[in-house]
This record gives sequence, structure tokens and C-alpha cells, in this order.
Amino acid sequence: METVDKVVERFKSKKLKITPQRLGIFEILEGNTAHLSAEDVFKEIRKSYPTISFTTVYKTLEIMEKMGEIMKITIDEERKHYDPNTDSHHHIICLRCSKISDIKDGSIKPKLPREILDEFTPSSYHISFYGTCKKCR
Amino acid sequence: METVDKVVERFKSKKLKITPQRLGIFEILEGNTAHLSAEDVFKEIRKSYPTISFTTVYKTLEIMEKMGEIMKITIDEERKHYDPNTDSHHHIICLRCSKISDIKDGSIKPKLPREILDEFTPSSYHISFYGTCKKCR
DNA sequence: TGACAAACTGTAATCATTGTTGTTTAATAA
DNA sequence: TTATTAAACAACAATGATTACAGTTTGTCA
Repeated sequence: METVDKVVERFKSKKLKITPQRLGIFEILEGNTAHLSAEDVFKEIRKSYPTISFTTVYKTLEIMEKMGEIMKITIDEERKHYDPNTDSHHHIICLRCSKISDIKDGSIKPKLPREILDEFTPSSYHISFYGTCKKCR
Repeated sequence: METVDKVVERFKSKKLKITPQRLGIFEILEGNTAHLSAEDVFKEIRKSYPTISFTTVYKTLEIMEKMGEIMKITIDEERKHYDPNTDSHHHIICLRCSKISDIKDGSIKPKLPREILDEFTPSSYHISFYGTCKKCR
């Protein structure tokens, strides 16, 4: 996602209101690399706004996803996670501690065999690497 | 997964019973490349066993997954799918018709940059290619 | 064939997520 | 600054996939 300021501008330009709750959510997400679930965001925002409801969190995340500010990722079987990094990138997942980290798209360019390219035109791709992180090794 | 005969053997060797319902599920899955959801399997098996319950389907799929005969895949946001192809392979997903197809692992070998290999030891990986299939083009 | 463990069906429970509703509030303009 | 109003809020209900439970039925093996 972009900076909080820019997200605020985008919300305003769409006639969406900037409430303290929403601002809090923006701030939690800005620069966050932890791939939070809706529940994680809820627990965090609750520290500042103890009365906020789960619904408000879900609704705000949904709007941000539709705007393209964050990306929904479907890696975890249990629940969906949100990634504020919307650049093309991939994930490494530790099978012991379940931590998900980003890796830049950069050099990784898998090539599809020609016979598949005849049948299918790829527009994007995503790689999940499963393994063990340094801490768990 | 292996052939129905071999799966039957594996069930027997684990003292699990071979019921007509289970046999029907094995037959639906054998050689199936459609990445069925539990619901798909349920609808299909119902044609032969109209009284079978959803629970039975779930339980049988769960056992087969734990045995390693089928693989749970978490690509669809809505529901889980099962893939009887347990060889290392990747998926191409048509963004128009949602069809998921397999591609053999074979030649596709993405390389992680050295600085990441210092932090993380990959044991496997999975690539999802998103795009448009021939029919939808 | 009989005994029994396991599978079957139907139903209830669970859990993440989404929909609804009446109240409150941010944004805008007078 | 205040009034207006559309949108956001919180609380609660509903949904849909999946899992747990319980009592009945059935496959397996002696």
C-alpha cells in the first residue's frame, strides 16, 4: 500500500470518510510485513480503540483490497491474510513456526514450457517456498 | 494417488474398512485431474449412493489426505480442493473460467537468491500461474 | 455365522466471514 | 459554527464450509 497520507487522499476522493478507526487500521498496515489476518488487525487496533468491532475491521480491509491498496493472500488453510505489499512478489513459509516472509520478484522468472504456452497465456504468477527458517533450524 | 486396488490394500493394512461408499470415492478420484472440492465429490458420489452423507465424504477425504494419497490445495478463496496428483507439480488457473490445471514440475526450477538461502532452507515450492486458457481467449 | 470395531447417517456445533439495522459521526456547505 | 446528510459505527444475526457427536448399521475376521 501507499503511505497513510495517500490512502487518506484516495478515500476522500471516493467520498469515503476518514474515521479515527480507519486511520488506526491504515497506520497498522503501513509498512507492515507480517501478513496479518483480519483477527491480527482486530487485536492490534483494539489496543487504541477497545470498542471497535470485528465488522468494521473486515469492512475496511475489504474496501482497501478492492482499491488495490492491500492484497488478500490465500496461503494459510485456516484464514485469509492481508499483504500491504502489492508489488509482484513471492513468499517463503516456515513449516515449523508458520511465519510468512516476502521475497522480491526480481530475479525469479519461471518459464513455462512451449506446449503449455500454446494452451494458456499467463499474466502473473506466485511462488510459495516451504521450508525452515533460520530460527527454527 | 495410486490405483484403486492399491489404495484398497493400504486401507486394509491399516485396518480401515472398505465400504461401497469409500470404494465409490476412490473411483471418482482415480485419475481425476479436475481438482474437486469436497462438495464436487459429494455431488458425484451421490449419483451412485444417494443416501451418502457429507460427513462420510469429508472423513474419507481426510483419511486419504493423511495417508498422502491426495493433496489438499488452498488456491481457491472459497473452499478447499483435493488433488489426486501428489507428485510435485504446479498449477495454471484461468482467471475467466476458474479452471485449475496441472503442469509437471519438470523443467521449472526457480532459484532463490543466495542472501535468502542464508536465512531459509527450502524443502519444496509451489507455483500458481494466473492467466487465460485457450477456450476463454 | 457372530462379535465387535469401525463406518454410516443425521444432526448439532464451530469458526471465519458477510449481511442487516438502527444509531452515531465525518464531511460539506450555509 | 451549526445543520444536513450520507456514510461509518457497533451489535447482532445469518451464512457456508468444515468438524464433532451419537446412535444405528455394516464390513471384517475368526
